[in-house]
Amino acid sequence: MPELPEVETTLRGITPHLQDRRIVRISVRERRLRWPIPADVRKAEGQRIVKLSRRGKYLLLELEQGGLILHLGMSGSLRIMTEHQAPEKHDHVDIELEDGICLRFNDPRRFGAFLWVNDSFDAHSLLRNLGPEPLSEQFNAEHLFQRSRGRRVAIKNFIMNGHIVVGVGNIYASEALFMAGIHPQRAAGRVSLKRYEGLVSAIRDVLSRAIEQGGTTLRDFVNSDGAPGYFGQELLVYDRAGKDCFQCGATIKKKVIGQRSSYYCSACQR
DNA sequence: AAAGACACCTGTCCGC
DNA sequence: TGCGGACAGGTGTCTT
Repeated sequence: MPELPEVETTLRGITPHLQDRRIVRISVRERRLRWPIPADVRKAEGQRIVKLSRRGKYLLLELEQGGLILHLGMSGSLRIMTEHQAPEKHDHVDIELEDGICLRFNDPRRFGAFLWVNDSFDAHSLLRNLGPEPLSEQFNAEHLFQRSRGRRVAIKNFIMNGHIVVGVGNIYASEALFMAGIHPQRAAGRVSLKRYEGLVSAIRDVLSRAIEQGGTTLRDFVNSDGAPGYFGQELLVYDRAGKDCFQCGATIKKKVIGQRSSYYCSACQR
């Protein structure tokens, strides 16, 4: 479910409530997430949250000593509760803070993660080898061009690979490739530098606009206030199979590429 | 090293 | 109404 814009929306929503607050208690009701929640997470109890940030789709809570890594997987969400409410189905973890505030982690499919780190986040095996942030300077056409030389993987899989660039998931990959006029199955190594420039702009553009709209709610994404995102209204190809291309009027196609549904216009994308 | 398949899990929707 | 199957926004791990 959540791609970079949804994770960023969540981060912005929770930060004002968590920044500089002290964690009173961590209650784990279901530890079976993607990896079992380690007992270590209780080291967070009594500690102040010094800084909140995001790396790709990982949320990072830096504490006075150590920190927490959260990932929302396909179906996770975080809610801020300002008064006590009984936990509902799939409410797996509560981070209880001072002043009766609580951050509640809900994840029906349990592909998410809730992990403890002793040392720096950068050294963690999940984060160490990640590609650049798509909204940073380090993400540019030269980077994609260089990393793609000699590679025959489909360009869509290439830009969804977190070791190449983080944060681009299934929705925004289809959208950006349409905007850049590149067919999702084209070999990454056969995209010119010039076209990578267009793709970089498209990825930056679609992600920024989605963040402005609070992300995309297709089925069940909600932000930390429980509200949906509104970028779905601006999707050009995703989930539009059989409908007319907004650009040329041809029929939008759907095809499975790398085990994920991909949407594109075969007239506009080459 | 690269590419592809598979795994994890629950909920929803569609056709019969 | 029930049931089986396909599918869903992610990504680490294993096999070729």
